[in-house]
Amino acid sequence: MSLPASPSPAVRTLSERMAEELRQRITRGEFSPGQRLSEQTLSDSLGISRNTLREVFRMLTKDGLVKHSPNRGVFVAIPSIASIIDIYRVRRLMECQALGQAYPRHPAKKKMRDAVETALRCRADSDWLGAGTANMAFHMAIVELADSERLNLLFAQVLAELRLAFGLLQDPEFLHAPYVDMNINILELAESGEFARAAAALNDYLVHSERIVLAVYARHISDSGWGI
Amino acid sequence: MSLPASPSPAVRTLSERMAEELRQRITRGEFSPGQRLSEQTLSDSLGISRNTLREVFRMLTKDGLVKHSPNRGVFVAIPSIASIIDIYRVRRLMECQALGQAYPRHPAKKKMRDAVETALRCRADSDWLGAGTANMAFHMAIVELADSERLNLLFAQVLAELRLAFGLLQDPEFLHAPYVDMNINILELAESGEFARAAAALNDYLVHSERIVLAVYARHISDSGWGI
DNA sequence: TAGCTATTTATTGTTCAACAATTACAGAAG
DNA sequence: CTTCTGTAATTGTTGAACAATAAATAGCTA
Repeated sequence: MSLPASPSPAVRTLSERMAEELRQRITRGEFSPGQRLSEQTLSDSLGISRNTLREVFRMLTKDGLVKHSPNRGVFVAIPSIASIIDIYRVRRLMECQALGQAYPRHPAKKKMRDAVETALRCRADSDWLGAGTANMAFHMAIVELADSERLNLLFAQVLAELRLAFGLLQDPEFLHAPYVDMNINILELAESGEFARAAAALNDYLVHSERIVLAVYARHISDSGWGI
Repeated sequence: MSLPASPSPAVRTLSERMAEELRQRITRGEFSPGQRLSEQTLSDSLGISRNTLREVFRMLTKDGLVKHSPNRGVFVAIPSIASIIDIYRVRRLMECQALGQAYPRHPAKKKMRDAVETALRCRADSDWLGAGTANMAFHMAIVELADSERLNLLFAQVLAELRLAFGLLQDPEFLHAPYVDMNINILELAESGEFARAAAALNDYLVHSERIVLAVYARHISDSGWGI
């Protein structure tokens, strides 16, 4: 659904830029989950007005990165166990389906390859943050195989939420290192046209990853603060 | 005294209520697609301030019901051929997968049954608008089989967009009548536990429906106004 | 007339200040 | 310790203002 015809992302309004700014800072973990984002404080700190900030809040709320509680304010979302399970359910559904029904010469494959190479480089440098980012890019590329703009958008949202959860977890090496090789395996299967087996491998990946994340998560939150 | 109800859907802010109001009016077709929604005019007409309306716009933009063009305003989305194709792609992926992997005694099945019964009643009364609504409910229920809050949300968005497209199409009988029976068939297969066959039938349904919608659509827009 | 440029006009983007409504907080009373 | 109550702080919402941008108009030139 588009207007006359101009996909003009060239011009960007202040609120949109600020939304992007906050989006990044939240997924980077610069705010602790559950933390209240005061309109007064944040607008001052960002150098924008309260009204503009409220517009930003409405966008981020739809992204699932913050939660709006009427008359109480907006809070950085707390990824719960339930939401992680939910997210992985969505991932299995979207990713496996997209990969399983892909057609051989799809351009997104190049993105998958690039992401894997980046991940390898990051691993060699022990740059686990970069490895995590590359991993995200890899799975985003998988979804792009389905050739659906909306699906891409929806999946990007889900990934941003998951990233928020990852931000809470220490030990990024333990969290990302094992998956570089699994991604390589998936990629090779896909490149040789065995999409069904690739999808199966991807499913294994997701089941495995979910289990690890939940385990680390359960331990982590039982230790520090905000229960559940 | 009762505990503070968990996520308060009880209290709703003015902007949220107005967003819901506009959402309905748009999907009802009270605004023509591509129409500009003037801040001045609309805020006066709704009896709210411009700032509040702008917050509403930001929410609706994320829903895909309106499109925001910086410095030019927000416009009611124009469902293009491409977007319809895209939407059906998402539907096939989500719905078929959800139905295919459902477990037998899922509560959402009751919703499916209710929706079918409502559709039958509407068809008997030649209430094709109601039949369309019931049809949407049926497919929403299918997605709920996957037990994912996020998936439900995402799918609801997509359905709202599709509804916007339907609003443009005349002849709702032609558009909805044939599908009541197909839904019955899908439901029966699901109730007898043959999820794989049900999913296949659902896929046929979607392919068929997409074809019809696109055909009607292509003819309709080539006639009246706003090309593409 | 057609086409281009400059100017005017309308609309959106953003800010500010204010007030109402609601919630959170702290202290007093039981 | 609990409950109530009043106060302070925060959000919800408004109106007006001005800057920035796009649309519409008028004027000029060929």
